[in-house]
Amino acid sequence: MADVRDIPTDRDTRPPAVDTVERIRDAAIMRFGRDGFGVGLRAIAADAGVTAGLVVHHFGSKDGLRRACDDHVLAFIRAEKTKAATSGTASMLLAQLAEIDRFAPMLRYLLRSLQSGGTMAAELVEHMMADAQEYLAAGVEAGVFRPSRDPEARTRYLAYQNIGGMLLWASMHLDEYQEDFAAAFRHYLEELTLPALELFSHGLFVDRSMLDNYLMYVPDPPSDGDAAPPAT
Amino acid sequence: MADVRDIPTDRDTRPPAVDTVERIRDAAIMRFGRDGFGVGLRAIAADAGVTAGLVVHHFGSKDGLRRACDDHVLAFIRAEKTKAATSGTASMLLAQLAEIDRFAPMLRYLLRSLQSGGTMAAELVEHMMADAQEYLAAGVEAGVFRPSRDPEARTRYLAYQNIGGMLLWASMHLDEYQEDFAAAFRHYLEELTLPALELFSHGLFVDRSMLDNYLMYVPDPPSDGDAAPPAT
DNA sequence: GTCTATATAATGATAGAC
DNA sequence: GTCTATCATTATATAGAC
Repeated sequence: MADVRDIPTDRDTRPPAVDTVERIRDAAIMRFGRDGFGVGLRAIAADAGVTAGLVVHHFGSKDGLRRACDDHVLAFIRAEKTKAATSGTASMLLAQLAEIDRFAPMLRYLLRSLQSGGTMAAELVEHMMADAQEYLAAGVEAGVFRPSRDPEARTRYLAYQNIGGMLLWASMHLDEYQEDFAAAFRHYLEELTLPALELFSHGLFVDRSMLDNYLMYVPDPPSDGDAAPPAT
Repeated sequence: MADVRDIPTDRDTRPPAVDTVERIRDAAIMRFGRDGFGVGLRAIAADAGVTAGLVVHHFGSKDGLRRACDDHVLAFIRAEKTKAATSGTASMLLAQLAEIDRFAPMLRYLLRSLQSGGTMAAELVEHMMADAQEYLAAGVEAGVFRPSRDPEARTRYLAYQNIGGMLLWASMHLDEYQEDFAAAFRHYLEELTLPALELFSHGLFVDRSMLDNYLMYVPDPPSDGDAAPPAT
């Protein structure tokens, strides 16, 4: 007898009885994100309602499946980022996406992938870095961000700290929020917004003696003056 | 015939033909750190010059072995930290330790463990957090750090960003420096010291309108005024 | 304490029927 | 396209000889 999933009907407004390949891929994204990349093909196959053999048949190997997941999530993130006109922090975009329950599996997968540091992670971070560079440069131009002696280094620093901090927080606290991904992100942002704004507004040091001291011991930095006026 | 390793001699100034249990544990720390926790018991056993069965015999299970490694590395880090009178950033301590080649395996293991987010990771981060809290409070008292409206939140923010940033950097770049762990850390610190000092000295924003705007929308913060004088 | 041999389970992947 | 059946490998863990 034919499986009911294979019969598209007019009432089916959901992703119209998605193709089996996509169903497997989505199941893999969910499993990988929830249980890590050590999970077996059989578990993924069962979630998708198929057998392990079929997974290999379609994706060649477990690694092929993983690549397919990477590609899909990466494409998704990029698409969503272009949609979100409000250029902001990477964390802000992710928090925004986390509000949509349907996206949670992909965000879980994304975090898991960043943790594992594969090819996708590198590509994604590099991509975020380029965006941040542009974002910061525009802010400097507009007079809201201070100039830096080494803008590229600053971008890298901020990006690594920002993404890494979120990642570490997630890897330690995400289990507490079993399914409510959005709540986790909200909590994360609520907790850290004040100190972030303080640091970004005042810095941490009372004076700039540490910086001046450092500048005396390093050769001439790439470019840019330090003509920014002191904060009021 | 007796294994030469079992015969301690006067010429043996190395860790004196270490006990088998310790040898297995050290091999595990190295393997886990280099290849991740998915590595098999056989590989570890081979490195230690024993069989897989003996590993289980001594540690009960793979998880028991992992716990033993956790305990040993954690104890090591704590001991070294108390030795290092110069209280500084967590990254600074690690960079300092990385200069000693003998410690590289344990640092690799540490990073791997933080990535995986187990119990040890949580305990270690919490520990670092408490230190940072003390460090920051002392700095505020001494007048070198600005006060914060929410010192605990600031500590958590800085700790997560700091550790997480280093972790992300490591997970993406560490492969490039195959064996030279110290060089990797040096490079990391060299690259990020300037932007860090800039941020800590000036902040990122030209003015504090973002902060003020935020403060208008949140209820009254925990404590502490904002009486810090402007930089310069 | 240490080894050999083995039990048992799960893995990724293949072959071939339908 | 999909499944069943199976292979070869590897995993952790156990049992018992020495």
